Order: sequence, then C-alpha cells, then structure tokens
Amino acid sequence: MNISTKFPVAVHTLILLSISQPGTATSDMIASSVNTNPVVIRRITGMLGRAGLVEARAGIAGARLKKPLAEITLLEVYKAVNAVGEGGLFAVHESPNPNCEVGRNIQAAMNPIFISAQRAMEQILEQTTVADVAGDISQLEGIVLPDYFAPTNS
Amino acid sequence: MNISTKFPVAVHTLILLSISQPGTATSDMIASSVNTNPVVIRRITGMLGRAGLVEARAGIAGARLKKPLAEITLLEVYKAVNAVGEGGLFAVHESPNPNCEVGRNIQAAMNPIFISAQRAMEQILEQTTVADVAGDISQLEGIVLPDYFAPTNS
DNA sequence: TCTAATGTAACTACAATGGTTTCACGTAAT
DNA sequence: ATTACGTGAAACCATTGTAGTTACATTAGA
Repeated sequence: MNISTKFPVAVHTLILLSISQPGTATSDMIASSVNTNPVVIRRITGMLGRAGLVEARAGIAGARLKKPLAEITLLEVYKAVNAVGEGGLFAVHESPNPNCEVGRNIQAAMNPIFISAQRAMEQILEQTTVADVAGDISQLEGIVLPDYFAPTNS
Repeated sequence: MNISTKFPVAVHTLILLSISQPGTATSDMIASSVNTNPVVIRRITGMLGRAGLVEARAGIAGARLKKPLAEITLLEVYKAVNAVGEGGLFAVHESPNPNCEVGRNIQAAMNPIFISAQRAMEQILEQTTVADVAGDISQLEGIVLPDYFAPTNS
C-alpha cells in the first residue's frame, strides 16, 4: 500500500488557506478544488488544528493559518495528518515462531533498518516547506509552453 | 497504511533457505517459522524466483538460492516482492479541480518531493544485504543478558 | 431569529492484504 | 507403475483501512 492522500490534501488545503481572503476558504470551497467531500476536508483541518498549524472554529468560515507557510515543513504536515499510521512505515509479520532461531530474532534484526529507512524518507520531507510547494505552483503557472506546442500552419 | 509484510517475510525466507540443508526448507517448514500459511510462502518464493533471486521448481522440495545472501540487498528483495505497489510510496488525490490554480498544479509540484523521499528510503535498503540481517540474527542469538536480568537472592 | 459554516458520529463502498481451500502437475522413491 | 510429497496457481473469504456520504448538533454573525 501507500501513504494516505490525507497528506497531499492537507498541503493543498494549507496553500489554499494562505492565498485566499480570510473567511473565503470554506471546507466546501476547498473540497471543490481538491475534488472531494467537504467532510474529508474538515477532518483534515481538524487534524491540522490539533497539531497547531491552523485554527479552525465551529461556525467561523475558513480556517486561519497559525504560522506562515515558510515555517511549516512537509514533515510537520505529514505527522499532523498521521500519514503513516502507528507501527511505522514498514509492517512486520506478527508472532513468528519463537522456537526457530530466525523466527525469534528477525524482527529485532530488521527493526533498526526499517527505522533508519523511514527516517531517511522523513528527512527529505523535513527539508521542504509548504511555501516551497506553493512557490513551485506559481512557477508552473507562469510557465511558457515551448515552441513545439504552439499551433502551426503546416 | 504501511509497506507489505511480504517484504520481511521474504527476507525471513531467504535466510532460512541459506541456513537449511538443501531440500529441507519446504514451504510448510518456512511457513511454520514465519507463522503463516504455506501458500503465502509459495507466493513469495514465486516472486523471488521471477526476480532471479531463488530457483524454485514444482515438485522439488525447497527453493535454491541463486546468489549468496551477501550479494542480495534488501532493496532487491523489496522490489522483488513489489512491497510498494504501482504508483509509488505516496498516494496522490485523483483529479483535483483543473479550474483552480492550486488544483491543476499540486501534483506536479509535489511529485518531485515524493520521488526523492521514496528514493532516500530505498537507498537505505540498498545499503544493507540480507547477509547483514542474518549476521545480526546470529549476533542476537549469542547475546549475553546483562546483570540486571540475572536472578538475585535479595 | 435565521443563515451559513464547522465538528463529529455513523454508515457505506471499495480496494488491498493475507489466509485458506482446492487441485493439477512434477519429482523421486518404492 | 504407483505412491507420496511438494510446488504452482486459481478461486474464494475474512479483515482492515480509506475515503466518500449523510445527518445532526453547535457556533458565529447578520
């Protein structure tokens, strides 16, 4: 399996919150950009709120960022939405045979590797902020199509 | 979600194959060490076979390693069993709204980060061989419990 | 008060995983 | 040849997790 879409959706949400006029980015509006259900968005803003990244209150339209995007790393978002469940990125096979030399030690032997592999992945996420992603988006918007995409007369 | 247990089970299987007398490590025997069903093991040895790591033939008990464990990296095993399905480690939310500046670019903006994060994780797996894991296991077997685990008279 | 938005619970649909049964086929020993 | 054992593969089931959906209580503000 793979890491939950909650993660990219949360990033998407944070960017929309940052570029929208206050009170504009309702869960309905965000859901229509993400192409999902408003409740899915509220679940995510709820998690972002519990992590201290946004402030969302019942009855008030649009959540408010509690930090500028440049101070929110992707790792914070990833952790806020619990993108990788409990037990870590790698699943282990439960209760191998304790009467077998391999069975009774395999988990202890593999665990350190699993942990450092997961850490390596998370460190990449830590090096990028949500503002970086937002920057990439405006860059993409400003892109000029190369000539071979232009209409021709041939 | 997390990465399939097929991965640790495959490592477990390879180690058993390497330390067992030829023809001894049947899918039944391996399954009893892993604590699962023999068919699960055969599915995995099948994948390891298609990846060229072992040779398993119908009717012949026990698969045979085609390489020494020291020449099999964890990354090879991970790829052999397709531990992370198609589409990569990170899921993306499908079809965001193309009429929204953020929606139509979010995937392109996040993809490079997802790819390098996944790569970082895989590079760790590439640095370890199955023989390293097997070595850790024998080390664990030889461990001497520290004093505070010893019976006392107090 | 009325409207609009959020928070939350509950339910559903769907997909993926792993376990299980079953059976055909291959090998090897008797 | 027959028998026993093991693998390969298909089919099916149970469980789990994710996301989508409905419904409703609650809150803010006009």
